[in-house]
Amino acid sequence: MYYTIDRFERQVLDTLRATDLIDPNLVVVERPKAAIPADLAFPTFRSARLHGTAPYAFAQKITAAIRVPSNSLIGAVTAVGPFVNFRIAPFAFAESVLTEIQTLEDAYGHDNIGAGKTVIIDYSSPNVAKRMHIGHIRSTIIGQALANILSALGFAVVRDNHLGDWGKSFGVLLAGIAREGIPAREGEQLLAALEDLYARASKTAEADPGFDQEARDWGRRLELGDPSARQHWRQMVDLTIRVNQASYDRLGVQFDHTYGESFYEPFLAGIIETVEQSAVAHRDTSGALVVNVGEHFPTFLLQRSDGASLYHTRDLATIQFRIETFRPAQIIYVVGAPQELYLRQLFALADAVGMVHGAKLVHVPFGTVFDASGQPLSTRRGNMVYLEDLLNRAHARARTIVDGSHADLSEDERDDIAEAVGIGAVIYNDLHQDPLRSITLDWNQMLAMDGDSAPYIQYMYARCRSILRRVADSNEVTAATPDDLSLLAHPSEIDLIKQLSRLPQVTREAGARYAPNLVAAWCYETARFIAAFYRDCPVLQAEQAPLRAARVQLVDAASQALKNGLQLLGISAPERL
RNA sequence: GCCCCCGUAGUUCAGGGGAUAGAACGACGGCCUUCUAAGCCGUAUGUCGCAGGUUCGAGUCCUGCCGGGGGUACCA
Repeated sequence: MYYTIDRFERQVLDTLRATDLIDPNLVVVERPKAAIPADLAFPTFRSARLHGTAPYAFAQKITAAIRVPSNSLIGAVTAVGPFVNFRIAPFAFAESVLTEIQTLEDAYGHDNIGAGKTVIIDYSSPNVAKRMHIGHIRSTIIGQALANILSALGFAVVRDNHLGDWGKSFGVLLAGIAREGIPAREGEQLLAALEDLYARASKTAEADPGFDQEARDWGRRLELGDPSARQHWRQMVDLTIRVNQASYDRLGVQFDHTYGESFYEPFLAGIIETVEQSAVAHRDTSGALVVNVGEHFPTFLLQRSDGASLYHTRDLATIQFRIETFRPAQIIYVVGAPQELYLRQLFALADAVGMVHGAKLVHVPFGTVFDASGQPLSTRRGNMVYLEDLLNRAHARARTIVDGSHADLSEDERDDIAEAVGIGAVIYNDLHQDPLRSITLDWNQMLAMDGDSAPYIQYMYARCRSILRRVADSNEVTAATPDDLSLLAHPSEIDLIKQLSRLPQVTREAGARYAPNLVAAWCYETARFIAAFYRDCPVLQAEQAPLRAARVQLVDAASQALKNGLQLLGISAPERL
């Protein structure tokens, strides 16, 4: 896609080149900070030196040589010290941007740079018979946002929930269920009860050799594919997926596949054989398969001395399956930062055995959450945060505010708003900063409903929609003509239009850097520009009809672009709040 | 020991070589007879961890150190 903002940049570069004063390799522009009154700037330092002129004088010389074509998006060109500053031509720019948004609607900001390429995203990945906790929440929210962004960029996105549904602890769980039955609970409470059941069974197995043997039998029967063991296990998996689905629905999270670790069980023998025959692996004296992918990495095991598979074995099988099945350009793992070394080892091994076929393997890490006293969260410490509880708290907090401000709305309407706002706050909290940072748990911050938060952004959207509803009701405002749009000359109007024009670039960069926080920052800045416009420029009360029409179109465009930005994050945009 | 992250306002954070380092929260003071006060306006707060280096230019890149977190083969 080639947006207005791209055209402006291209035109600036072209006019610079056309002066014939600058080495082509040195023709680059940058976006100055907000305090600088320029939209793009050319720093002359390097080219001035090559030219044998002082930067200050060179900037003047270039500026004098620049010829701006007519009907260009470029407005003023001025030399400021060693910089050549370019400003947009407000009228031409406004008309182009607003038309673009009006035409593209929900697709504004989208692109086709990913066309023909497949990306697999591995995220969420909860464990069977356990609640989703804070780590899964982060993976789920960040992964979903990346999926939205890459999909908007034209990539074919495969969303895979790599369920933790295999491992040696299942024997204990199944033995416990055989003895106690499945707890009579619903939703997340059921998973909590299963966690307790597992803990009890674990303890019993330690004290009671008979029960310990039962657990081992269940585990072996499961491994061997015993129909009864498989059926009980299947029941646990389905039940977990069903419970989690309720939270996924609230978060708007969707997957294309939920293969889970167990799916790769049949491939493990082949994987081990492949690696064993490669140059990077050998058997040690105990029979374990040892891998050494280079001196920068510690060695690790692909198969235990007792023949059992490990994390790396299953993940290598996963890579092979994904590459053979989907031929992806990239596989993205949204996994916590503590697993950084594991994944680097895994990627290096996949490469060493020739499995990768040019796919880019990416780890998108996120930091750990600590409580106020600096302790990691854990069930045992009792400081763990679970997904359903988090969403319920957020909803409740939003509901209190809605009840206070919207006595006029029905119970259902207030509940819908509280849900949209509460969920939005939770999602935004996980996306608005660099995911890599460790986080200190702070409920007030996690559920923030003012300032740099989703509710602030949603509020600005709702204000725009409110204006547009009144316009629709009144029937007085006609569509703006290009001449009308040239009336958008107030600094708050021009600033807002420039901000709207940047969404396509922001989306591309967010995709390239796996950084949803860039989109979040754009949404927040846009909301602030809307607030300034709202303060300075009356829409319905504008004195002249043409100005009224132009401002209505701006409000329409701003709300559309903002909604698109929020959509990339997975945050809904309610019509009122 | 080795490897990876982090260190910017009282707090949580933006800032991916360029011009005067920005927000939010918290604090203090103002603004609802005017398109939604989850809002708006104003005030105060910075040795960008320390020391070198590269560069015309460093919060940003490199090296070393200090502080915090994480990882370091038969768990995932």
